[in-house]
Amino acid sequence: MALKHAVLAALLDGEYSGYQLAKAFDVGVANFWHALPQQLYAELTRLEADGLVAGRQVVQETRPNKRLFQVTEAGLAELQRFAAAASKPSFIRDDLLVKVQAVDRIEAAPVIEQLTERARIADAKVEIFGKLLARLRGTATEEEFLAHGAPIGPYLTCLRGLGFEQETRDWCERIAGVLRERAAGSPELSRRGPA
Amino acid sequence: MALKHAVLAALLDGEYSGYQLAKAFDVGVANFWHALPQQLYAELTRLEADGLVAGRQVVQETRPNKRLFQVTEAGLAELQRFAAAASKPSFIRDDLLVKVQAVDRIEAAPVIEQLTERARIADAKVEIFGKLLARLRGTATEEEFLAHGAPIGPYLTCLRGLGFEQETRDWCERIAGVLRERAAGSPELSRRGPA
DNA sequence: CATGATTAGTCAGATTCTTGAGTATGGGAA
DNA sequence: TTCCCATACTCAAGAATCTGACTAATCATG
Repeated sequence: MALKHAVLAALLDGEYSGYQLAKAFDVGVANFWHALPQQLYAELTRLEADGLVAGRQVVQETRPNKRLFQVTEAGLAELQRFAAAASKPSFIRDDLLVKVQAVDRIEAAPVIEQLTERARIADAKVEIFGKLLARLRGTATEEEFLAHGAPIGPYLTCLRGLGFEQETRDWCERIAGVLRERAAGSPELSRRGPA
Repeated sequence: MALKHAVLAALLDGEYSGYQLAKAFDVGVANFWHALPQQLYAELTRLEADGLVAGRQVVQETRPNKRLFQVTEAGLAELQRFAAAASKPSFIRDDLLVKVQAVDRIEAAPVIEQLTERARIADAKVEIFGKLLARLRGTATEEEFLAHGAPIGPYLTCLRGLGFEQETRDWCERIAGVLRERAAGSPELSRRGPA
């Protein structure tokens, strides 16, 4: 049950509604976890029932009302416990890698296309993370911010996101290039592969 | 349902038993997917029922009998279909990142310890992937192998695994260093964080 | 002034993944 | 010779995640 702790960690940043969390956990800026809105609303309900977060109703004129949540003392204690316990190892689990693994025996063209597209997406995330990092550290240099800035947690996870997306982009571009070259060199590769 | 295709892709490499697959998908060398033995046995049963893989019983004297599986024509066609369809984006989902995200508000010491441990694990995987890559390309240089070697799929996914683990190792080491420095500079950080 | 996007959520159902236990045999170490 | 580890696999139950549909209001676009 780690989404629970991911939500708690995200809420340390300030008060958020389920909707706001959902956007952070969905689109690019989910730098340390990913979840769908339905999961988040359910999780927030559970967390509130357990007293780990406290929600308050905010009445809005022009928009539907919303509930803002913040972490309680009990929630912080729970996070503390979680952080002290051992972490599970993390694994890559990626459709695109499965396709690349099989590329000797299937048509390469759609795989190349998807690698190119994925590189584009990763590059867009690199930009987003770059800007987010700049915003987080304000006028300080990275060195200064890492030494003394606060909060540092979101900055550090964002650095990880940046590194991950850069790696993804570079690998996708390189592999797309390799597969294109090979297809050009021996077009029959794309159907049955070599002996 | 992508484990299905991950298993098909893994079986393109040759005939494997559930047990052998389980080891590949469990420990370090699962360079493109991860799954537990129970999942794999269940998946193989389903795949066989659907005619996407064919199993044959191998009677062994000194060990329990086993069933070796290979991909059928229908299985290859299914992989082909899968590869031509759009890929879902891949996301980071990592306990350790959640802890780092929260590091301003919780004790840093156990997080630093886990970062160090994770760096060690990642470094071990870097070594494993390095050796595996060398074995896969044999006497060829990387450039030669990428241009003409076969099978190329497993090599490419292994390259991704290598890059991922290197990134993981470097980030963990860097962040552990940063957090250690900060804890040394202002020890009270470890309890409540700065204003 | 219709159409679609955005905000703010909820509900049900299916699939996938994880946890934990259990079966059975043979080989090697203490 | 007892105990643990490796091989090879099975079953059940639960937790987590994903898919898809739905409500309902306001705002911007054409």
